[in-house]
Amino acid sequence: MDAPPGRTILHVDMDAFYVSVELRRRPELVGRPVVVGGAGGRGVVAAASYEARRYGVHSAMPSVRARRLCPDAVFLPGDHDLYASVSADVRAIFDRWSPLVEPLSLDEAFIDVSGAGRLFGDGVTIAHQLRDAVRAEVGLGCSVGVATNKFLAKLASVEAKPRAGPGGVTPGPGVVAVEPDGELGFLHPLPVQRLWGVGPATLERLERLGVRTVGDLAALDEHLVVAALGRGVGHHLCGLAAGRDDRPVVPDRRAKSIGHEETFGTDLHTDDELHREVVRMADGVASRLRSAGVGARTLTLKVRFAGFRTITRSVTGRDPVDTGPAIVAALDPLVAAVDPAPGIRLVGVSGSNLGPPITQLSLLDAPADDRDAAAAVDQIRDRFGAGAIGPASAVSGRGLRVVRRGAQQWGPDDPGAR
DNA sequence: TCACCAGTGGAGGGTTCG
DNA sequence: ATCACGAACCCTCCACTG
Repeated sequence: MDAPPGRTILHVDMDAFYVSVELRRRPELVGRPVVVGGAGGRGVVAAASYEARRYGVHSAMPSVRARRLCPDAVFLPGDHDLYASVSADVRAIFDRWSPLVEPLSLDEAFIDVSGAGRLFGDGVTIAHQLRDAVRAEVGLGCSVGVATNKFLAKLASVEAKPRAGPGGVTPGPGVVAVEPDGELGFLHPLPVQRLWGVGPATLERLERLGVRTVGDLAALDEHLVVAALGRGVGHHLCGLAAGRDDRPVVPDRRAKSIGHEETFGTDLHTDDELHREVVRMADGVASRLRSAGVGARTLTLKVRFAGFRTITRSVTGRDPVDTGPAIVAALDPLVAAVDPAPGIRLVGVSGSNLGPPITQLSLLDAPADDRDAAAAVDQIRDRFGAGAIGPASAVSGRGLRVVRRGAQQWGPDDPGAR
């Protein structure tokens, strides 16, 4: 059998993306430790500049700790809309080299350039062109990994990144390629946690098998790994350890679920409070479903109790729904079965099993009034912002101010996260 | 009618990643 | 012993269908 013709995959990772976007409009902060997110008391760090990383600050760190590690850092609130729009600009640049662009998040993407060689040169050449274009046109730095598959390309881009140590910030090479004949030499010395899908739980199980490096894993019999980790994960990981990864680059991935969840500053204890929060989140989810032009057949209620025990309860209906009242109606029996007495610290609502929303048939489940009202709500939000209108039960006591927190990004009490 | 099998889809819990 | 939120995926169990 002939080996399949090799692919050329790029993984592009923007350098300290959120922070770098902020520095574009706050150039006076360049060179200083800057942290985005965690401006409130209980938030977490969304991004840290390399100067801040020198002090050990990193993303997902509670902002309290970040402040202790680096008291001089400038903390900025996040501006998700701005990052999304810059991300779209960057994406438009990628599109020039290949139609096969798969964004992983706002600041990362895979690009399959296997078919672009004729036009633009080999992977490393394209990687440099692309980096230069992003730098010149958007004013941001990025690091690029080049390899024959997604997984190796992603590992390579990490090697391409700038490094922040106690001594200072050293620029990275910017582009790192893993050559086909050097794949295992690159891969096998790495700690096994670097494999995609190895988190704390899986690491624990692998360590019990005596596995510490990717090479250790590659030396094991796949049956043994499958017995320890399950069929899907075991097979997947053994493939990766051998440098195999056939996953295609898929442009235009469609969301499979849309949801909101929120941890409260103080726990809920009554049915009333619980119901009110469910209504509020159902409304937010419905709004997003409509703007995505889909409805959800499956609705899931998530509740985390004070003791951290978390439950999910779901129902699947016949037709996809996309209005707040329809979601609340579906969830109602599930909500009624939850006892809030022990204290509830988090409530979440999400919709999955997405499909085209029912519009004509909706007369059965959602009165036409519902849909008219929902459309009006969408228009008001378009014009005046997400907080301009919400369900009456989410209105807080005096002053009729709508408390709509479903849109926050980086934790409770984070005023910057809108 | 029974036993078995494969496939599908729902439900609930868990893990991982960014 | 926790640290938020949003999403994808996985595993297991179970019911139904043919």
